[in-house]
Amino acid sequence: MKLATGVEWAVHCCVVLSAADGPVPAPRLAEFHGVSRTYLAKSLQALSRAGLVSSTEGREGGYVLNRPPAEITVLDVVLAVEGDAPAFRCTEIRQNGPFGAPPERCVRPCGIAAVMAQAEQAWRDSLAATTIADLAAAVAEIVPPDEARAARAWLSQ
Amino acid sequence: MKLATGVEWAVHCCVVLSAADGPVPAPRLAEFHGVSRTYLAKSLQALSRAGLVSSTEGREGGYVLNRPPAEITVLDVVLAVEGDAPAFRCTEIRQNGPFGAPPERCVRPCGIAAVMAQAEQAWRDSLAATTIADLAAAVAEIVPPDEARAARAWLSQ
DNA sequence: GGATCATTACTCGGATAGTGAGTGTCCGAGTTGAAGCGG
DNA sequence: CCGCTTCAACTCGGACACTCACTATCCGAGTAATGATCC
Repeated sequence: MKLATGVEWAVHCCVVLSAADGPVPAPRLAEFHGVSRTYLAKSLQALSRAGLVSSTEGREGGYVLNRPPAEITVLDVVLAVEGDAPAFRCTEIRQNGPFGAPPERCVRPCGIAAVMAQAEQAWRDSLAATTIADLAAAVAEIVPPDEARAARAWLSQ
Repeated sequence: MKLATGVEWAVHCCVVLSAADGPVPAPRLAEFHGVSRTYLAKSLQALSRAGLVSSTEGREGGYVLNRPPAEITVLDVVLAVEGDAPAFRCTEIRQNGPFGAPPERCVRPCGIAAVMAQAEQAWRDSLAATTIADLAAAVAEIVPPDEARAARAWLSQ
């Protein structure tokens, strides 16, 4: 079980976008974070496909958050990049082998699958409890105001 | 983010072992579940390495649970097979780029990493709330007693 | 008959190939802004 | 001086190689029960 690297980048980008004034192109976001330009574009495309950000083409184009930061949860970003497929997929091995359970006894989901699904739900609930606005506020408490202004200006240069 | 297939097999094996009378060899567990013999052995080795099961070699050998089923949580099995590495590893990209935060400002963990860690803790807590004994009890409610006896006998044949 | 010993078959364990998702990269289609030109 | 046209540069989006972990497999080392042998 491992989380994709692109998820971390995407969340950081959303936080930065929530503080930016206008559209920010992907190459600038990549340089801001010191990561690969081309691969970050892939994660941003996923965000765009999920409707979290909207993209404008041409000169002065870039990405903008589609909703207020307080209405975008971390879970939204994770699912957009990772996909919403459950981490655990029951293969119904209880129906295999010499003592396999007959299908009519398998109307209720496998107990193991139920436990896994419940745990994943807890994980999602926890991620959904934090929004991009919360993360941005935490960053704002640490970064000095003048530096934040300089960063905003650099993003809009 | 995807959970390994071997995890599902390992949990099923633990439930079966909790109901077995004596040691059960890996090939029999594989046939019981209708899965690959050789690959299941790999997951069982992981369980053995983690100390959840103990193995006896030679004829009439096999695997036995090392602790009472009520003292083995699903989380124990998952961590034994998957490893206890956290799903999210912060790469500290906040220190990169033209506006990278200086190290002295990074004594506290990144807010994003904190959210991810908290979510993973919720996931682990949920998995730790269920034991192998709970799963076995749920199975016992569905399977008829005579069939359970037959399965136990087949495991000890 | 009982104990000892060699045999044998069975077990686990780690070392060895194959595959799919994630990682990283590239170039083309489309759009916007600005500059140049004409009226 | 104003509007139109052309241009150019910049943007995103999808299509193309590469790497690593998971999947699947094999064979060797070690052990315990079994059977034969000897006292």
